[in-house]
Amino acid sequence: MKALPRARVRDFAASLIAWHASHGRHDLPWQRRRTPYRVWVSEIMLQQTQVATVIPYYERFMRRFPDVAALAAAPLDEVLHLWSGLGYYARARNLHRAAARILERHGGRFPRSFDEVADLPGIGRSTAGAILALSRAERFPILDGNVRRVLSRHFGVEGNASDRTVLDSLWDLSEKCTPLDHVDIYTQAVMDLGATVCVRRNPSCSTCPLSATCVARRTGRQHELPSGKPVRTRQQRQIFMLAAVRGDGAVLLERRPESGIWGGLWCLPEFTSAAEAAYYAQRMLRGAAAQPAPLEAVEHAFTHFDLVITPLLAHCSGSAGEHPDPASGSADSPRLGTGSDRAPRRMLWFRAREPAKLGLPAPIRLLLGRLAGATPMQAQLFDRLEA
DNA sequence: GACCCGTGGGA
DNA sequence: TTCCCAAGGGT
Repeated sequence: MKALPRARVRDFAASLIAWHASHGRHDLPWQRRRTPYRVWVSEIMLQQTQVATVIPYYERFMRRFPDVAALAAAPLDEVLHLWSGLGYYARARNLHRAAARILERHGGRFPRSFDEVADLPGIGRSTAGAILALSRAERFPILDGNVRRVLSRHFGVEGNASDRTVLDSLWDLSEKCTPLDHVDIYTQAVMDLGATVCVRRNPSCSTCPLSATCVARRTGRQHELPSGKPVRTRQQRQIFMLAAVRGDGAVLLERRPESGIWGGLWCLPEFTSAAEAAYYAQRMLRGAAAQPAPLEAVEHAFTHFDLVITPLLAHCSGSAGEHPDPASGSADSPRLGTGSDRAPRRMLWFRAREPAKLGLPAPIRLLLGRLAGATPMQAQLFDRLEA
């Protein structure tokens, strides 16, 4: 890559900082009291997630876990409970783990050095840079989706960031463009520009403070940069879930393994066929019908595949406090879940009227709402994350 | 280095 | 409707 004229790099940051004063975002919840902890939590929630989606989750999370110590002391189930619906649940598990480590190894104080920050689980180069830049105005570059798009266009970087050499170029550009002074403002400014002006589709070049020096603008290639990722075909998966409902309305849930999809969250028992679900219901539950009744399917779209869940309703007569244990079955008892982990899983009876604080995948929350026969009002109550 | 990991919104 | 992808990181 050609060397960047120093003056041009200075102008880049100066223009953004000046623009930010009147056109940047100043009222986001994590911009009040920019402690490393508050910025950290916001950066993790914002990974691959839009600002508007994050805000209510962030407010709830901060009310419940105002500092590192509160987060570290909480049960993982409650952290996942407040994360339910945000997706990418490894972020929540890593956040919880990192909080515990900050208490153990750093005396409860958020670490100061870049290497210590980047060593925490769930924090990579970009997030570590963002935390230190935004909360302490230390000069570290970031490279999130906004910065990738702004830099790709402004400096005419061809190709996609999934390409290693392209990614290296963008990091190099980000490092060079990051100014010595006012790094906190600059970092917020470049993200704001990407989020509000240099957006993916139909960027607002006429209002952009960098349009005079933008390669994409000059060559009319705003819509071609950054280059798109190669498309991959989406697969569909069909699974069955047993909706075992007790006389008092409680529904049987099982905890998923830590790894894989929905790690650590609670689901209805999952099977690859209706026959396996029926076999399990007969064997493990008292008073279950021989043929559980199929309910309306729930379709759920992941990034990489579509999932079709067919719930199978089985009323049973299990009494309160009864916990069926799949591990106590014979060797040919049905295998639950999708992982190879055959260790016994914790199970519980979930009562929608007094919901336990635990993580529920979005489609399972929907399903449980249907099972509870929720009226719109009840559905609203059910949707609230607070018990 | 390729692949995995959620969800909701916008066009 | 369908497709893309958003303040990325872990394995």
